Amino acid sequence: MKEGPDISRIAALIGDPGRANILTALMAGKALTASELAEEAGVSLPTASGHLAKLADGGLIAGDKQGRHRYFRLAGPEAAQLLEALMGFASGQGLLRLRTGPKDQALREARVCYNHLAGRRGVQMFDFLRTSGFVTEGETVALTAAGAAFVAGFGVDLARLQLGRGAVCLCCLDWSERRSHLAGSLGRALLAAMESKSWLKREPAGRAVVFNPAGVEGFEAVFGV
Amino acid sequence: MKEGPDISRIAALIGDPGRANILTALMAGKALTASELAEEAGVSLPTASGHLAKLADGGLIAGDKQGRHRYFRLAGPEAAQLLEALMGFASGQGLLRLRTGPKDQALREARVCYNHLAGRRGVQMFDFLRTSGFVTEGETVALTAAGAAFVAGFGVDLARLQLGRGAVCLCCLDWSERRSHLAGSLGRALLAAMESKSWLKREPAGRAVVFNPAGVEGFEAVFGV
DNA sequence: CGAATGCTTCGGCCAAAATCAAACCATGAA
DNA sequence: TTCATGGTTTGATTTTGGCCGAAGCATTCG
Repeated sequence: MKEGPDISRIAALIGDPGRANILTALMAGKALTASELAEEAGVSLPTASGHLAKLADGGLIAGDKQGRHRYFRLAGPEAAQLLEALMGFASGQGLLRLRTGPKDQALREARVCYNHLAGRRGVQMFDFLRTSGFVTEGETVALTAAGAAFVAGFGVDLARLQLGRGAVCLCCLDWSERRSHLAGSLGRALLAAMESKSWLKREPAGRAVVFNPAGVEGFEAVFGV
Repeated sequence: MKEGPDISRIAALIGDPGRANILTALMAGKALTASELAEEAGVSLPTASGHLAKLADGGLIAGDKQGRHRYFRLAGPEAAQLLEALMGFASGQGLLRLRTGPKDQALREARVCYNHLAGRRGVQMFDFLRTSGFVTEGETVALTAAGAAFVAGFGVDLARLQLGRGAVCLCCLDWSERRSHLAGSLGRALLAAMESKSWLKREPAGRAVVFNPAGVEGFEAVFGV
């Protein structure tokens, strides 16, 4: 009895609605201040502050103090992956939030997941990279030589990514599509490239991403079948 | 705000130590009675009964009534995968159970994960299947023709598996190795085949699996580099 | 230097939920 | 049938933990 890692602590951490809201908000990848997160979670500032301390203590989020603000973000890709896994299970159980509106549809189409592209578009892009032989197919994802050339042509400074601390390529299970999409610093860079091409814009609040007509055209031209 | 699936409910479900213990016990794949689970969770029978009802309601476990017993098991591979994901994160945070003894070592070496082989041995087997071209390398795992012949030679009745309801091949992220191993009905069948070859035996209580000398030899001969 | 803003800490309040004893069903055995 | 066993339900108790107001730091601005 009582074998393996103790899962109840982190699960309990995520199990509070307020904290879950905070985490979901942080999935957008942007760093948010304590006040913003309090608003997001629908809770008073002191309460949110307590939650944030607990989440940080549990290794789910991290906070950087800057001036008189404190910016919180997810602790890392592992935390994001765990949250997506939970969302996947919950959505499989039909435990969607009540009153799923058009916003939910937009999320399934394209959204940001810890700063990389997720949803139908994200999976489509990952599929394209795989079938084109731009990333390896195996257990560990990696760029091929052809893939390096491709992303360079797309406007990604690969050498810079490889200097960074985190992994360049990671798989992340998509909760709405139930397939993987590309995470890691390359995933972030590709999303950034699309933003600088003005293909899409992020919803000011939330994770949704909307492609404009030119963006759809460009995306299909590059990543379409 | 408040987008995506509501993760707090299932997380809260797993977040209670008693329920977490129950789930961890069920990861061994065996169906257990309510009394056994109460014992395992260190809680009285009525309490456990309440927990079990909640877990079943949340879609994490399922129970079959047989005579005057009621046997509980994990609801399915998705639930098992979610729990392994949580364990992976927890173990990364150093949130192992206090007092990790030799038992923990045994778990990392080989254990059962919802009835298929996990731990170092499980990952080794999966790696072998992949590098030998017996399963496809892509997003969705599947047996190749050569793979079908291989597992048939190992004593697996493949046609029978394909009749079953669940998927034949699934990836499952291993919390100790941080790599995938093979789940699905084929994973179960392979473990069963090894048991019938008397390569290993399950610890009577818990998830650990121990290979005997002949088992190690046979395993290395088949799945070794 | 105040004054204002952002956040954390402290205190007490309250509701949700875990817990178990005891009573209650249902099944199987004598 | 009567007894025994496994499980659930009920009810009362207790604990946990979220919650906010008020006060306390820290930083920045006027």
